[in-house]
Amino acid sequence: MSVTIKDIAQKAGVSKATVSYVINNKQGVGEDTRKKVLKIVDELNYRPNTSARNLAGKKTKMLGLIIPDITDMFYADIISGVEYAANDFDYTLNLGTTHGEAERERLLADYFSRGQVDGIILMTYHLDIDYIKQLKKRKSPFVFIGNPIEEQSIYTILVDNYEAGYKGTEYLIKLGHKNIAFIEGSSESWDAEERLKGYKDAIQDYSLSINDIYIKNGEFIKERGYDLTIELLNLNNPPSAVFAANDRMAIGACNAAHDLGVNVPDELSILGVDDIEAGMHVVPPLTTIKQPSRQMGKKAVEILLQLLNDRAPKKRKIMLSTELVERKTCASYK
Amino acid sequence: MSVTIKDIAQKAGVSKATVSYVINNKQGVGEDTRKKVLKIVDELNYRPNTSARNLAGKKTKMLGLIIPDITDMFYADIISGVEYAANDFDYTLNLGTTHGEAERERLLADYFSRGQVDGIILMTYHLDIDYIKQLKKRKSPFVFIGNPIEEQSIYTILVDNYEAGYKGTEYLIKLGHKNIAFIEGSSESWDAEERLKGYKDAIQDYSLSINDIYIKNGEFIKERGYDLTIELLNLNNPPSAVFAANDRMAIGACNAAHDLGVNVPDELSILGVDDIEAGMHVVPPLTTIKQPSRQMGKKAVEILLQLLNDRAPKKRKIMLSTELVERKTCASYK
DNA sequence: GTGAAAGCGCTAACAA
DNA sequence: TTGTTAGCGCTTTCAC
Repeated sequence: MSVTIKDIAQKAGVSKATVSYVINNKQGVGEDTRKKVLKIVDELNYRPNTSARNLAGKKTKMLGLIIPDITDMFYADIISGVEYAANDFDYTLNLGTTHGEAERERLLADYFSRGQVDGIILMTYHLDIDYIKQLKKRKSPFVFIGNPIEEQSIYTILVDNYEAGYKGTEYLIKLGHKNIAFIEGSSESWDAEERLKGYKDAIQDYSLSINDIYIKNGEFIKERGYDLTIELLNLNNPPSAVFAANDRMAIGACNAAHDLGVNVPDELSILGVDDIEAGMHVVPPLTTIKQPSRQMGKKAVEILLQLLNDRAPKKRKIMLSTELVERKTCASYK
Repeated sequence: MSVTIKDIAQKAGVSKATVSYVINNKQGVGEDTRKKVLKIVDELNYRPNTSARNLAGKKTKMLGLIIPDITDMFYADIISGVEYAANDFDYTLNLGTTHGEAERERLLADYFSRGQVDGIILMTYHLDIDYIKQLKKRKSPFVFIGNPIEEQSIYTILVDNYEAGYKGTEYLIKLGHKNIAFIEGSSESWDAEERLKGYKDAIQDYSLSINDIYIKNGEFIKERGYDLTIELLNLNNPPSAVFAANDRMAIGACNAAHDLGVNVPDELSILGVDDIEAGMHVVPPLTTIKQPSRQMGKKAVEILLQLLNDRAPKKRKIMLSTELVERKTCASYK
């Protein structure tokens, strides 16, 4: 049996309450008593039991995080952001991965919301609005990341994907490109749709014309990026720039150009989105639009803690900006 | 206030104990009672409070994981392995990252070992033997990953880095190479040292001679891999193969060869270790030796659970093998 | 400034 | 088969 608060109290000749006050840094304890208690605590190497603390104090100092996959750098960065921020406020992380399975999303949400953690951050894709409304009735506050949920009362951290699409296209336009192809992700994904919208709006705002032949769906897959770029390059009037909605497809595009003997960036500019590590190692290194992943995690924690302290911000949909990372795959149109 | 076991008991007209038996699937409860209780549980949407459960049951159904950095794929894979395995046994993960800081390693180990979790998996580099011995006295069992600790009684999961070094070198030798350079990691790291030993032994076992000029220290950094390969290639008698102790250095080596106009793999074979994602995207894709990262995580969980059930295996140092992933950067010597 | 005591919600002997 | 009861270790009112 390990050392408990009772042992400390006895040995120090004080009550459990007093020990509790001391170890929780509450004021109103005499300096002498405090020192004495602290000394015994140290001697006996006492550590308060977390469960007992949680039960009595009705809090766990843990945040639950529901996320699809740790192994994907994008998510890993988010986790990292969450972890750092949580640590700053003395919270620890309880992690659950879903692998995109609806069942696991619910299981974990249920689990966390039974008081397992003080607050929950969710990156889920299958929880429906009814379930979410029901979640609201339980006591743990929660924040979504990347869920463009309509429901007014729900907090959610979003990336400004529209801006990303717009910004990237604008960058290419300013480089002098007129025929800019866009390889979108999956048309079912909100992110992908927004990026496409941004692309289209930029094209129009700069008085270029949208050419449907230049818009392809690559489903976020590298091989599709490759194949589609081959198609694009074999057009009678091939584009001088390809904007791919993620880095993997962009890398596929680079490979395609390489295999066709098309020089990147002199003959073809390529722009990706995400900033995965591989983009730095590829030759030439990939110019891309970086998602604010760590910041998303951080922001989610901040909101959650505000919620826990009844200081919830009024604004419930938080949009974060992306950032252009210039490397070597984009050049001026000649 | 949320629904408690008491509410269920009252509404169902049974005792708390009975409810407890039902929700914990213990046998010895009448079928009718069980059904009645389950019905009420469902109606009231009751979820047992985890803290109370932990406190009374003296277990948390959580495993603590102390790891340097989620953002590094190698660790991410380990976490993933741990997570999967833990899930299989209905355990959840409490994650703490250290960023290699000694202080955080202790903080987290202290935290977890106060009964916060049932068992701990540690990837630490600074906890000394005295501290670890002290840890043993607390109640939570623990397992190390990747810590070649001497102390006999400690469980630790190790990668057979010696074998990795040997196997890679042997592979190159069998391809006909005689002048094989080795870019080692940091000489302070056990992993790196073992790989180097494996390299040397293979060279000797195949009656080739060790040439110190071919052995360089690249500190696991890509740029160093690049620079050293340039040096190597400028030798009067350049090697026909470079074995780098990690993929980042190997990619650096590829870039160096490329910049010097040396064709990979025809004029220079390059072999890495790790199997990071970037290796697949690089042109030509990198041949490498894959660490069994997910398996390490899995194994650690298995041992921990055995420890929790007093079925600890006698063997305390578990060695896992690496695997050669053949891609396109190695070819026969011509 | 300090202590007594009442829980927090649950599990697990032990009784019935 | 079910209920009674005594904790688990801590926090927190409320008195002193």
